[in-house]
Amino acid sequence: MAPDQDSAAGSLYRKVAADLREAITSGSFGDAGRLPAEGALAEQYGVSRGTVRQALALLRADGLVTSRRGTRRVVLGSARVQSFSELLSFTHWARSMGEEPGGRLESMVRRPADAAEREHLRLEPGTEVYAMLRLRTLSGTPVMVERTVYPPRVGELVAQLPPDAVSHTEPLREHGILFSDADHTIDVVGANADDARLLGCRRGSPLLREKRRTTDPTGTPVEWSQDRYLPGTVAFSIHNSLASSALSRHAREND
Amino acid sequence: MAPDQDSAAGSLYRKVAADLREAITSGSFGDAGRLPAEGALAEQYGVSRGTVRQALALLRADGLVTSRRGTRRVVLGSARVQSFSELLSFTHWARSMGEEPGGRLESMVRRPADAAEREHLRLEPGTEVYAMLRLRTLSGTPVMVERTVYPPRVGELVAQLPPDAVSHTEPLREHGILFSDADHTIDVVGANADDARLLGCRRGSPLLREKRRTTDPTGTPVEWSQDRYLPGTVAFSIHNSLASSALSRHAREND
DNA sequence: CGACGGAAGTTGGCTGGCCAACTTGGCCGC
DNA sequence: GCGGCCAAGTTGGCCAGCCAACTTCCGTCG
Repeated sequence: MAPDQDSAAGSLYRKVAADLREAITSGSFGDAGRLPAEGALAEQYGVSRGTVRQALALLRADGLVTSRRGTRRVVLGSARVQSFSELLSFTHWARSMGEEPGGRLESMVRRPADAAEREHLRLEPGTEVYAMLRLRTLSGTPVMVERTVYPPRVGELVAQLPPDAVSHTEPLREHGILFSDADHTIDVVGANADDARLLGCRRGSPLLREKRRTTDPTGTPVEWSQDRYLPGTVAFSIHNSLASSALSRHAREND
Repeated sequence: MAPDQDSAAGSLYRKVAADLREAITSGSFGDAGRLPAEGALAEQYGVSRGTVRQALALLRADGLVTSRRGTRRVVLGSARVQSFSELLSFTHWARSMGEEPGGRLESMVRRPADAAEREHLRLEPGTEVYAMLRLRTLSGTPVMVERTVYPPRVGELVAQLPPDAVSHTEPLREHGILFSDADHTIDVVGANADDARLLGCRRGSPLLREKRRTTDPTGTPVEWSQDRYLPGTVAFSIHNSLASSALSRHAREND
């Protein structure tokens, strides 16, 4: 597989960003070293300074470099996984770690949406949804219980997939369902009877919960999911900075 | 207090962004409505299209609007708290929710840094650090145990603060210690004896843990902290998109 | 020897312009 | 009536240039 599928695709500034990312990760500028000036990079890559700045904005958002007026940029950390697709797709994430992802479909039913689901998926009263319950494994060991609710248009496609399909997002993409934006909420919850049975833990034992709503490029919700992870298997990591940030901490709301 | 302290400060594109954010939140464009074209906004605000694009990039990163070539931007959600300072400062966050933040200093000691601390704070072997243990409350009720390790330069200042000081980040800012970038890792951990005693829960009961390393604009670490929250008091929420993102999920590493 | 000041270097911000890629809607032909 | 084609509208991307704000460093002066 091409490793640059996402990173160096298409635009010039992405190519420059991918190249700089590589250079930083391989330590070309030292650990806390300074990057060349924007002008120098522009000349080096044969692009305008604006393009270099677009590339550097990507690296800054990923927390690879600092940026402040008056000084060269400084290398902050190195190597961050490409995040969006890995956050959306358990399969993609697992493979990027060299693990073998698996999934066992527990149930898939079509039923009327409740109030909360209508709210999250922005559906009219009376609309039906497809509710899925799935156990996800990493190289054979159970790590997560996934409860996903799909609107009709998406659910119909998912329901037709073979029950042992590992990835759902990949086939969906081929049917024109695009995942573009997602909101995630992370907290702790106790295992209920189903969780305990599937994950092999005790009822009430703590699980890391991720609630997620995904929309397509037009803003239409395509997925509303609740994933519950066994502690010790995963953690979530975020970088934020004064310049840009995509994270917020907030009081718990009602489910 | 000026509510636009961060949002509309200084640059033109931030003012435009703040204005658009306000318009979106107040529903001027409808719930899933479409924004005016970039050109129209540029004319309306009397700025160039590039400046409008900078403003819209902020909104896109916050998940307020989509953006895709060929169509007008679409309103996604509305109203997201300003995230960076609220994520760094418990005090700031609490106040933005209308709660009264409190803190009780349990201990503050100066001691040699262990290997992990030297790694996180990028210190030379033999350097001493200031280790703090603090119970944080929201309107009187305990919600979080904070364990923070400071490098000497910062710790000396913190140690001089009165023990009942609610906010530490604000006085630090006045002494020239600037918080600029932070890496966060979120997972679940069981309460140890200290946690249980301070938070009033049982030993081993699940806590939401946030590990955080903060650096100043030069990339020098200024803080390494482990916060443990009682479940049900907080959750972390993140937005990410294909266009830009600051989040990644990864396998748990050793502490 | 230390403090102050200024010059050079660097990033932030903004403008104006151009073309390409893509979406949408309407028109036209079948 | 239906489907396909085309044009207008819109965002993505790139360039060249200019000035302001800020940092750093060095030389000078006390």
